Amino acid sequence: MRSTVGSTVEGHDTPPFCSLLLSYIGLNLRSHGCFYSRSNNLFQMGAPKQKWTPDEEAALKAGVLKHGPGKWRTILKDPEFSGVLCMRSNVDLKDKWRNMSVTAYGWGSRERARIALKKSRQISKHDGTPMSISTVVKDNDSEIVDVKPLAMSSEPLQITGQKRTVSRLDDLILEAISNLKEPTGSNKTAIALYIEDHYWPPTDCKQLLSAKLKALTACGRLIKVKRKYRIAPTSAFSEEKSSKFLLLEGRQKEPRIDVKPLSKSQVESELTRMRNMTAQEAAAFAAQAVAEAEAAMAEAEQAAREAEVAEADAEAAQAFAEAAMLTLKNRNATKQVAMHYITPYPSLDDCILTNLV
DNA sequence: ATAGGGTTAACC
DNA sequence: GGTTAACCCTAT
Repeated sequence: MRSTVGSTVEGHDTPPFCSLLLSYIGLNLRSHGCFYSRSNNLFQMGAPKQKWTPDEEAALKAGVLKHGPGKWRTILKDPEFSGVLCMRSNVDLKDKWRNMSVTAYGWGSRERARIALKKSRQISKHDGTPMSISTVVKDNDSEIVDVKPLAMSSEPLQITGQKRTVSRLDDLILEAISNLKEPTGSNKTAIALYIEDHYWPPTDCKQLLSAKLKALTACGRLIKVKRKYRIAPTSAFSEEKSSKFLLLEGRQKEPRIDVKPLSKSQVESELTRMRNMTAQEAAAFAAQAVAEAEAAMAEAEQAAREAEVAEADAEAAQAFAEAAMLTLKNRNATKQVAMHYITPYPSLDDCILTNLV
């Protein structure tokens, strides 16, 4: 609709917006300095391209965050964004989002595919046997096949309410680490930056992020080494709900013993390690555990309304810290205490190991 | 309504 | 002349 400003072809929705359009164009003139030199008359046939303003881009990002990519019409109708985006159609939103996804990666699938297509055309000119795009793309870069524009590849937000942000953040973190492709893993800042760049997260995202990183590490989906996180080799993207979460849900009803095969042995070795610690080491270890728990609790407190998982994780960390403290107080009772606190929750094994690294 | 390929205007 | 972003077209 916007592209037909002044057009006699599809100008049906023009009159009501005339004054608005004028002010909008004026805004563009100001914000972009020189405005499309080819067009001395803004209302001539072939309306000038309307560059997206930062406000519009922000609204689009926020809209995608809220409704998910692909819900262009919904975003457009949302009163929260309809004001800023009133000059854009749902197709405009889609195209812009595609462009943004492309530039966010430097090279997007579309662009690379186009390059590949150009090459294939050049090749076909020579040998007269044009290749399909997909074939060319595959041959040039196997990654391309699966590299849809990032935001498109993320699942539409199905879960309503505040839980949506939480469960989605899991995927974002994994995506971030995966796409950052740092050999030794990515630190929290890099992950936060990535998410911020691509998804325009809510302002409390960093707080949530800390808790979620901890939770993902605890459940074994991420491996933390020296403040850097990488995806665990066996971590399957599709395995959404970790056993930890289920166990945490069930633990209040009845403690469960059916843990991962290695869980008990890991705990045993850890307990042995604890028993063999010097008092100083144990104190430091306990202090660290307590600090971790407190940090997790503090983070969870702030994100509590939204991050149930984070809270559960904090509780788990707290439980472990308590176990550690009890260990210090009564070494002889260590095994019983730890078995009570730790055994039902296999993810704490990872927690222990992670905290000790 | 949406996705994705294609086209074109603006920019360098 | 190449690249990019906005826009167009069409299949689903």
